[in-house]
Amino acid sequence: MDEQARIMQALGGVSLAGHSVQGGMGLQPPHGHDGTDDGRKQDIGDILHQIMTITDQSLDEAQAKNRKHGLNCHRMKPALFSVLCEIKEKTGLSIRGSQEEDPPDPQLMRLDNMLLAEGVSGPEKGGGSAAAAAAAAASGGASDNSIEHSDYRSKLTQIRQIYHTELEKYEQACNEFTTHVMNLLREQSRTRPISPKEIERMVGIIHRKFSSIQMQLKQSTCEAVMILRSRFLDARRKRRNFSKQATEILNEYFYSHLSNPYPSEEAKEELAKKCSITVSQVSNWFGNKRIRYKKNIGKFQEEANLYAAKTAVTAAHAVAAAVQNSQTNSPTTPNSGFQMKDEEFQLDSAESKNTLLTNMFTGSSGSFNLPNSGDMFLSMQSLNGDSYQGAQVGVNVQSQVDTLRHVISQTAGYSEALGGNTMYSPNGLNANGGWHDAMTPSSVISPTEGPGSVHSDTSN
DNA sequence: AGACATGATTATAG
DNA sequence: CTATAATCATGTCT
Repeated sequence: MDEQARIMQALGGVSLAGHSVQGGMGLQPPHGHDGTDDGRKQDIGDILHQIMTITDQSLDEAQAKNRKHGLNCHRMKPALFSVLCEIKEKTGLSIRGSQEEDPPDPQLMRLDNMLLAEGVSGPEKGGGSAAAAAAAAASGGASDNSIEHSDYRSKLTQIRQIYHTELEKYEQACNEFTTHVMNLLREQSRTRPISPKEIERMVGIIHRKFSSIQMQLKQSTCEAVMILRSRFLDARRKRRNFSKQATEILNEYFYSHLSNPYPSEEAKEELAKKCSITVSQVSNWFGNKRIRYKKNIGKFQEEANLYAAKTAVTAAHAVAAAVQNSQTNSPTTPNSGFQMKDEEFQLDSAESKNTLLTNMFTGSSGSFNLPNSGDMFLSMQSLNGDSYQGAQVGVNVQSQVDTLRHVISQTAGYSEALGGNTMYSPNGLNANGGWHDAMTPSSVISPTEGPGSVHSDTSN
């Protein structure tokens, strides 16, 4: 009982000094209490009173210092302190159950990662342009300096600025508060037992509180970025058609490499430069073109012819010369690779009656279903020019062999789509599929390929 | 307004 | 990674 009383008293004192007022006698004016007072009790009462007045007053007051000093020098102080220590030891459950290192919150990690990825929390990138570029690259590499782009950039910068200022503010506040609390605790440790561990723990609690606030900040920043990003993506989706010139260049390349329309990286770069679009746009374009061409070859016939002619005109002489050379030199032309391809196409086209060429073929019937393209090719050449001119190739083509070759390949390619059999038979597929499979450097290559050529890929 | 053209994105496969 | 195929969303033409 006696002990209990002492504890109560002690606790009351501590509470008053440190935090809230509690305990039975704490609030009572010491002097209102008389009766059974012995000297000790009065002393304690005095101390308590002093403590109370301290808590009631601002600590800044110079007076407070004196009082504290007085308190510390009080003759009862060491005794009280040791009692407090003792009690603390006995009741030492306060520190229990504090899992100091809670594992990093996965959600927080995610937020951090995202902020980092978006260039919000990472190192400041000069002017934000790098960040924007990174964002653009990440999202597909649209490097066009469109309005949306700069808009995105500025908004992102804005977000980043806000984020950083807020973060700094929080950090500062956290530090200030932490030091304040630590000072307070240290100060109090003179009056009551406070282990460094407790201080540490307190700091930990403070940090946790602040980090939860930070998390909110991060979360809202993430949201802002997400919104911005989605808006940007939407904007990006607002496509613009390429310029006519660009389309022309791309088409030219496509049709002049019809048998293997897979521009190398270098070629893509070159095309991109020529068209003032990005490499990925070039890739997109070719991807779309290939699939759409393959899907409906008929639709592209005209276009194909047109470009074939065009290319042919430009490359005609050189090609003609080359072809002639090769012919004269060796009957087994070096072009066989290409021939093979075309021939495959021819097979499909056999049914097509749409083009003059096909007619020609059909006329000569069996001649082209042979594997031996070389022959076919030769015969075609001889047939060439005249009969061909007025043909469906609406363009006034004066081209020679070349054009013919182009047209052959083209016709071959899409004829089946037009023909009676709308779909391209497996055969056709194979032929086209040949695109990819047949990638043989045979290079295929279409007609123009040889000499004229854009096919700078390998060479370059 | 509707159909078609076209650049971009997504899902999937090798 | 690249390629294809399907699909989306917009641009453009009628």
